[in-house]
Amino acid sequence: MGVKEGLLALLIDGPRHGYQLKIDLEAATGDAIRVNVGQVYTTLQRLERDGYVVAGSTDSSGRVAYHLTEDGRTATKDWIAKPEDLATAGRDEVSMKLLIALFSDNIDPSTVVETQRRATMSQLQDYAGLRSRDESVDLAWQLHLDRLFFSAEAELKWLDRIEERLANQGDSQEVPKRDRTEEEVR
Amino acid sequence: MGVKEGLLALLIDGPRHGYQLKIDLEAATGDAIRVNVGQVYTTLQRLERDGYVVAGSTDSSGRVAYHLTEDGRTATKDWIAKPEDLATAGRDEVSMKLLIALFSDNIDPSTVVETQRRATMSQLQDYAGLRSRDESVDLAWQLHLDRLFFSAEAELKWLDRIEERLANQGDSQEVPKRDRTEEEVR
DNA sequence: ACAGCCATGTAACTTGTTACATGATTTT
DNA sequence: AAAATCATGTAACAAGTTACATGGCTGT
Repeated sequence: MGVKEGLLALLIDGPRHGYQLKIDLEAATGDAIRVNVGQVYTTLQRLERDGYVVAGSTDSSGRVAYHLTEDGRTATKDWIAKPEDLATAGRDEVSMKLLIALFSDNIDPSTVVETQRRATMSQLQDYAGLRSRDESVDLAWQLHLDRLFFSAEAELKWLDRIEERLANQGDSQEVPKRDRTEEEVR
Repeated sequence: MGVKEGLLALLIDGPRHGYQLKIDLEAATGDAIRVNVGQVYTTLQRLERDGYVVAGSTDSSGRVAYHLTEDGRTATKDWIAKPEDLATAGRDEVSMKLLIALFSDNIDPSTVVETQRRATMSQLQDYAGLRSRDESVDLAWQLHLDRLFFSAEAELKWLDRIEERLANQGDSQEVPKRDRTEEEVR
């Protein structure tokens, strides 16, 4: 996803070896992001090739600490300072599936909407349950849950909107719109 | 992204050649998804290799129509019928950046939140403007805008929540820090 | 002794993506 | 005639991912 950037960002706190980076990345994201260790090493090699990190010498226990170069430090700070563009987020599987369903003559969009709605509703309730239960749990995990919760909420709103637009197109009958709020699920 | 699935889904409506698939994919998504034509051809080759499509014979004007195999049709219907899991959506650049900022000793999360909030706010307003202006525009584009709008809204809610949580824990307790010794890093 | 974690790495593969080359047909 | 669009394809690389191989260290 952005393993490259993630590793660079972690290295701002100081040099670390590959395995530690994996541990830290998972700790930082409350286990929300799991990476295969192998990927960390290949990514580090690529970062070294590109001049963002350099490997220190191997220590007594065979560990190799990587640290940022000046280029790497600059690039990382730039990455952190630059806000992410949301527009790329519109390219997700759900949107694509729905939009193609609407375009197609052989796929029923309503069915897709309903299936997706049911799945997302169910996930939303799972997240809501976890959020209210695990109050004591670590911050990263809580925030990750919040993120998922709000995303699920937004997706449901969108699915509702699709049905509205479909209904307004299909016949002239007015459809009562529902406002799904946070309270409804809790 | 899901170009593979997108092409397969389009082919359910009947065989088409590569260039047409590119046109249709962009039409279906209201130009929200732009693909390099080259990618369509490589993807089609890979789909043929995997037995999901077969290339028909080249016609008089050099066009090659691809059509679904039985396997391809089955796989595509499965893809359409299967709801997408939201959990993978949590792996985005914004979340990663924020969570790492919170974990790090050298990145100020508040700054990241503020920067991102400003950018997302601005995008949200752009979307809102486009949504109210382009009433007559095609459905796919409207829905895409809706999607972006709701996503931006959700992201803002999340950023607010982060600040809340940061404020609530700011005075009471300090974040436990990893014990990284000099030798460990060499 | 042996199970399990620590730690590094390679091979092989997939998808996404761009740049480029080539030529036919259509529009201006 | 020139420009734009239609249409196909290749080369090359970036990034994600898994499976596998190897060996050291630690606790029971």
